[in-house]
Amino acid sequence: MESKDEIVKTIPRTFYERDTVKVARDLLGKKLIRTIGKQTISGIITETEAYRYSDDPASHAYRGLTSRNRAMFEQVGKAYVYFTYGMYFCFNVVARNQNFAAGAVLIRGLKPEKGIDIMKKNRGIDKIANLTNGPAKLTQALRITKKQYGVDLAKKSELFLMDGIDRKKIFASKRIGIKNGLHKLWNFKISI
DNA sequence: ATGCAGATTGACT
DNA sequence: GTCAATCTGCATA
Repeated sequence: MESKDEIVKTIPRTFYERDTVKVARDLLGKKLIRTIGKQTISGIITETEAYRYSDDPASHAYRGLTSRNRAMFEQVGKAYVYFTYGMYFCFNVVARNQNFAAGAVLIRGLKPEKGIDIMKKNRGIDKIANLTNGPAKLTQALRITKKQYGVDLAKKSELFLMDGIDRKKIFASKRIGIKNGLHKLWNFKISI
């Protein structure tokens, strides 16, 4: 029997084969793990946003398949990373049920757990509260770039997800930084 | 302390 | 042409 710390249980593929909105809610409290060589960086997911398909004008997949959003149409449980604002990356988890051809959950916030010193270095700042409290901040802290496009998060690798903590209250609100589809309350948060 | 303008780049319509 | 997140610096009260 391995020691308890060595047992890493990832989240099964079936978890991601459900309505994108449901997966977004259920991703709250899960752990995101990033391994770079011997180093491990991890955090608890505290904020997510669901982006669906042709019913969702704010989604990258709204107008169909392109080379950028390709991952949203491919296997669930993989990473969709895109470049934004000329200097940042955003990290999404592909998730959808049979009714949709595409869908992904944007991870907007984490609570830092392991590797906080590495995150500080990656971000060039010292204040823990500002390390991963934004979609482009967390990709910087975990060094997620286009290189991680399509990485399988359901398998233990350089980047994956596993079960985390019990969630208390979940707050639903409008999604941030978009112009269309604002009536949908598909932004989910927890406070830890 | 709070808040707002400016800068930055690539994908898509 | 439009649209995305974050940091910085400068103004305000």
